[in-house]
Amino acid sequence: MRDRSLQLLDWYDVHARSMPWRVPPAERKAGALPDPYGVWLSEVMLQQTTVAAVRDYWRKFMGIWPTVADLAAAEDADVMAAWAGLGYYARARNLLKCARAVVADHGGVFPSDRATLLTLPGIGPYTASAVAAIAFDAPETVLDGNVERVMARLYDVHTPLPAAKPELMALAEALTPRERPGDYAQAVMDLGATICTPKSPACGICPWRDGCAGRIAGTATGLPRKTPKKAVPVRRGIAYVARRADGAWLLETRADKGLLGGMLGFPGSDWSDDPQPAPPMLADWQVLDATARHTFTHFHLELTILWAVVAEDAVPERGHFVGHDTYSPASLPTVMRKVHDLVADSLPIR
DNA sequence: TAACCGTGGCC
DNA sequence: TGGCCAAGGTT
Repeated sequence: MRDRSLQLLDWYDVHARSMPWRVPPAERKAGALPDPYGVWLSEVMLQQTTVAAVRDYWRKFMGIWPTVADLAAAEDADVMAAWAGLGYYARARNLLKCARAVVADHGGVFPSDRATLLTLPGIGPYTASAVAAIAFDAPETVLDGNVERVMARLYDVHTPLPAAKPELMALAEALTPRERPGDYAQAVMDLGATICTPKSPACGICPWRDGCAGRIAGTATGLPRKTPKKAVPVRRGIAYVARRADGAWLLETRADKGLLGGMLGFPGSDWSDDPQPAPPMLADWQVLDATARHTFTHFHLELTILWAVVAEDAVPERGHFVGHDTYSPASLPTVMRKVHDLVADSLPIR
């Protein structure tokens, strides 16, 4: 078993992917470790999110808030705006909570042990192990989607996810070496991301091909098995886009919890089978001849757009006007940016 | 425990 | 083109 993990480390020494938050294996072997703050930030951003999508966001955040103390001192709205487009916005809210907890409860120094990391907001079983292993070289085992797939194939596990998680975790733990656990964690995930991929695994060039039970049995490509998901329903809603005569846009900060929590958006109705109109102010609302469509994790949304131009002294019942000079569609979640894009060209105001 | 929670790329 | 998928956490 030990030999098998060392084989993977040899492979990683040659094939490690380069990432801005990562310290290459040659430097880690010489004793260098990455900044725990940067590792934690990358791991939170990478939750259910591709490396390609994270790269630029990570650089942006590290540029604006280079230390955990800087992030802890940031304005909530600035962090939410910077996170806009990356999705799963509870991560951004928990990111701030976590940064402030590290400053308030841990002297601004990231804890190095898994158990303490687990007590922090937004850090669950995977992220706690990942930060401990990658930032501190602690002998922890990471179990993410990559590792689940690699283990299911390596040991030909047919139990469907998520029921198979404890079994896959036990297999992954048994394989974790005492030497270079941080590199090993990154190596298994790199293997899953580049060789042992979901659809067409490149078994021919896999460092673990010889002992892979799934490859030998011919079952690898179909693993891991997963319990079927249920179909996603369609919900509908109404979005109201009000422009003031001076060009200002009517926006609303959404409630802190739930879908798009804490994000900026256009006021609107509920999203349901039968949405009830809920205009944010009295105005001559016009129906836009275009529907905004967007798919969330668990439902499709079709948004009818109503727009209006209102006087400069108009006072909304909900939301607040944002001046044309400070308004930035990039700071909106994607569904709201779609609404913006559809309506922007049609309005009689620039 | 299972539902909730985004987005963009891929085939 | 639409379902699948990605370095999951919270409730």
